[in-house]
Amino acid sequence: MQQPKYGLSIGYLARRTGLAVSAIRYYEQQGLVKPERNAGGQRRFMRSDIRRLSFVLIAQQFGFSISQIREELDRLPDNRTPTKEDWNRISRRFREALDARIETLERLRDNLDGCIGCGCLSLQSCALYNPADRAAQKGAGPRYLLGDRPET
Amino acid sequence: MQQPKYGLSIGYLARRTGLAVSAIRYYEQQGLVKPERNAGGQRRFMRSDIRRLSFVLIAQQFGFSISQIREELDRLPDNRTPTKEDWNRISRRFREALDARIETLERLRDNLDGCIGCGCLSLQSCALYNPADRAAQKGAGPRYLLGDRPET
DNA sequence: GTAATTCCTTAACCTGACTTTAGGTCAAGA
DNA sequence: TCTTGACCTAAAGTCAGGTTAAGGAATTAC
Repeated sequence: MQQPKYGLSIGYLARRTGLAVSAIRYYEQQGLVKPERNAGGQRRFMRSDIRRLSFVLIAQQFGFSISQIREELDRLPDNRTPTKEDWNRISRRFREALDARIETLERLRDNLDGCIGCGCLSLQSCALYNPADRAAQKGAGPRYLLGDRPET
Repeated sequence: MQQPKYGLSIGYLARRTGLAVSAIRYYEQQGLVKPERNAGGQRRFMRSDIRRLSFVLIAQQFGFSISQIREELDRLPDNRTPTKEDWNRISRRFREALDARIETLERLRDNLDGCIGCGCLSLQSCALYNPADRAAQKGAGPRYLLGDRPET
């Protein structure tokens, strides 16, 4: 019923990871996985790609973008199946990024109570407006705050 | 140099909040502010709209979507300028949501170390795959995990 | 009173992260 | 062998959250 002789089919990976087939193809386009092709042109994945894709899912829950995830995955060895230690290295890097994100949110939260009710919301000097805090932004929010130009 | 006799112009609000004029118009479309119009058809805002818009900016930093923000703002009284207590009520609700979000991230983080290196990444039973944890998702990530259908 | 700003609307465009569609090919089972 | 399900590509569509453009009207500054 499944599993070709060599490598895993895209459908099998989809079932194993819970991803849509179309999503996996998209991730390949984005360089997150690099399956080979069989004689007929169909994708053939390695077992370790299940973990790669799982990692993608988890990293997304943490709020990382595809390109950030690609950067991390690019640190894995191309020539051999990643070892536990390879994954642990990535895990540590992620953990740091995550800790930073949590800290930012906590800092914002701690400013919230005093700030929303007070008049400072209208001031650029309010702690909640501090550019440092804006680092938390991931793409949402008005773009020109992030370095572009306002309307003429 | 500015400030019409009655109400505030959109440009003034833009300068006060740091938002682009186009963003403020977009927020009006989305129901986040409801300016009146003068005889010539130009928007006239109230002072309290500065705070409304500031709130939008902060809430976005916290990762809330426009429609979530609209829900909160809709709790403010329409008929009178919101009081400090009105804002504090919203602030408290936000703080709760924020605490929940931080907790989720922490829980995910605490699972990360043991999980990335182990084999469980390939299993639906892994703690990091738990549907409860998926609540953290805001729109990114494969859609059908959130209730739609996979490819035929 | 006129030029320079500012503002108006509508519509199109943009990015990220995918999904859907259309039209065909491959492969595994009866 | 034949049929059905799984797979292929390329292009277009979707949604959020805006920005940009085009063409015109209202204000403000001098």
